[in-house]
Amino acid sequence: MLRTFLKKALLKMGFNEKVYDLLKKIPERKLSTYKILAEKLNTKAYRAVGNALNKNPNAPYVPCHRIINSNGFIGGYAKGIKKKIDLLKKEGIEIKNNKIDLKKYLFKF
DNA sequence: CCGTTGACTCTTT
DNA sequence: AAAAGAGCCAACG
Repeated sequence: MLRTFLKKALLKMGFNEKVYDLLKKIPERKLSTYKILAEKLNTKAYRAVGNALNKNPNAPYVPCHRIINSNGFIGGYAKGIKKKIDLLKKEGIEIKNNKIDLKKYLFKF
């Protein structure tokens, strides 16, 4: 189990790793978007970013709930969209009609 | 190995 | 303004 995880982590270390790394830099009360992450990775594969989070091998460790759509809507969450909203609210982020004020909370790397 | 799919976003009807 | 197309890339069958 642990072995499998380590093996994959050491062997892969590509696209996803970078995504998680960026994610970990986002402080509480802050947000970012799929777009920004992709651009940080020097790519336009916004989907691949979402895909990486969906698999989310580091679930509790990486704050993947702090990533939302570029239009300010929530997007999705592997464990349920409600859970995502709860977590965000808990961090002090206000959500109206499943939408977030990006300008207010956006974290700039 | 090729085709599909998806927590996406931008551009063009 | 709303819908469809295009681009991009990892994961899965």
